Amino acid sequence: MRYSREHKLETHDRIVKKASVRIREKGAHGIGVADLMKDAGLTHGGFYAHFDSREALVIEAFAYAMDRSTERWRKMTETIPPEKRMASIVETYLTPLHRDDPGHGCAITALGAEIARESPKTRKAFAAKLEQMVDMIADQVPDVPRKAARKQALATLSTMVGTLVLSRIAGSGEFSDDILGAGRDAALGRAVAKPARKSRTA
Amino acid sequence: MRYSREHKLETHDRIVKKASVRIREKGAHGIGVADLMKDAGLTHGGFYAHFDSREALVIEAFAYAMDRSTERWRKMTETIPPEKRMASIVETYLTPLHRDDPGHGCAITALGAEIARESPKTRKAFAAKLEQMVDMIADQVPDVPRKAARKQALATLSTMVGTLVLSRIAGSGEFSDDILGAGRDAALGRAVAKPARKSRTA
DNA sequence: TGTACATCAGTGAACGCGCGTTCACTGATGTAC
DNA sequence: TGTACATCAGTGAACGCGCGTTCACTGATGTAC
Repeated sequence: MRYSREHKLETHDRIVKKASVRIREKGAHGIGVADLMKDAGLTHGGFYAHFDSREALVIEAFAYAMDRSTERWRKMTETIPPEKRMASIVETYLTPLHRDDPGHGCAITALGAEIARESPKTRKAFAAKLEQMVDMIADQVPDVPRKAARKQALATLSTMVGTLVLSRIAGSGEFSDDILGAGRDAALGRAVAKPARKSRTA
Repeated sequence: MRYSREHKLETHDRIVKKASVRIREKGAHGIGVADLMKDAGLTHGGFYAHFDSREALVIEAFAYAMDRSTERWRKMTETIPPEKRMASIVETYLTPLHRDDPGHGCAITALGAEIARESPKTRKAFAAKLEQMVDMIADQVPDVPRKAARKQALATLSTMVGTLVLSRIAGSGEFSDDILGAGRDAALGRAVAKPARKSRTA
């Protein structure tokens, strides 16, 4: 059919975007090439005009999802005073909304354990995006040396990811909400540095 | 061949044990029935004498792995003074050894994201085991009301799980070790309640 | 105690199915003249 | 500007393969007598 110059790029982009949602919903191996193409309004035969292999699409979809998360957070924090930025990240992350919609949420949480089992190429591509995300979060930690900011970013992200993973295992009932609450308080406690130290019950 | 009475139970058990390791290594869908049976020294045809379906084995293998972890921790903490128990759990969990050997490690970290996508039956079975594990950890939190202990258990487990997931994505280099270190300090900080509050750099 | 039969854990071939990938083909549009 | 040809994104059938599951069969041992 010979389309205009940008047409192929647009199609490629559409496949990646749709795939990044579906893969987060279904897992890296949870959806086939045919269905991914159908999602983009195409048939499976055309797939290899856009990607060398299924794995190549998975890598692009991973990267796209991570870039979107990182960029969205970066933009969001710009409108917020520095000392409240970490808290705002935690609060937008640890919500029932995010828990119940993996397809549009954090790729780490949606695919975490699987990525460690992918090919070295895929894992490394993902690790690089993870490092970018950690750097972005470290940028939001005010008034501390870079190294400490990074450490706090890592700790906070770890708590956020773990909390969301556990809450998804627990479903969406009371137990799940408890997990979300405990994780939010723990991550915020670290993020906002409350002076209170009276009770160990809290 | 008609074996003695206990023979079938022993075989069943052997399949579950081996499968629980392989599934943690390869993912819930990362290894086939034939290979799982071969691991137990059998051929695939006999599988359905032991399990209704592949999924039934996966559920049993999940449960087995979770029970083992919970039980191992419970026993370990018995030999340790109450105020050091949480710290000992964190320290045995967040090690390069655990990171590099998913097959014998925590099932939550190895399979976390996937479980949320399994059938309701599988997810609920896993959620029940998660709740047991949280209860066991809450038992190790000294000197606080049950509700607060549970909350601290949830927060600590979340941080441990998230940290290990991130460190596995990062591989086993410096970045990965940094993640492990940051998570350990964060989880321990909560677990041992240091009085220090001078510097915000630490 | 000895014998004949029944049982059923385990075998290995076969099944149907879905998947990633390949391939011959199409036809609208870009390009060369 | 108009025409002939080349291009190549997309189609849909087909491929080989591995998987979960089924099934007829085996044969050592438990059980009934």
